[in-house]
Amino acid sequence: MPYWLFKSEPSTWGWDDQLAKGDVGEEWDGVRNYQARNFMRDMTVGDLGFFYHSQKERAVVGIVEVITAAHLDSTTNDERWECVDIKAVRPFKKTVTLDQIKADERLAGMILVRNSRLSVQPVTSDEWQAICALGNTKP
DNA sequence: GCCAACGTTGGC
DNA sequence: GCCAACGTTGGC
Repeated sequence: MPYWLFKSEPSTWGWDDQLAKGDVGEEWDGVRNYQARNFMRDMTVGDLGFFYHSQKERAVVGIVEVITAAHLDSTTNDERWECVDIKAVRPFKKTVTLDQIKADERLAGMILVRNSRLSVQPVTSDEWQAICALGNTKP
């Protein structure tokens, strides 16, 4: 099963906002980048992803689940832009910081490290396991 | 707050 | 189709 990572600036949309939506979830709208959109098109309902806080916090804070296939982004009429809906699954017992990720040689190849600007990205199974372990959280 | 990296736009 | 200019993101 593929794994993903969703990045957000918490003052715009954070884990607490996502959690408050419960199982209804929320669409991951506002993405205006083809690479990120293409990854969302590749997603399947039931896929899991990390929820990452960018900017000041810089840490993986929780696990989310994809609950819809890609569909038109409701915040635009431009049919190029699609997004999926996600819901919060569980928080990390300990958040895993970018510093920790950078310091771990198993995670050196992550897109998060290599291309800090991509807001939706795939995560390998090995990376998934390693980060969950660092966060003391069930994969 | 700054700036590097990156993606997009638009003129040619 | 190239590339300069511009805007945005996100780490530092």
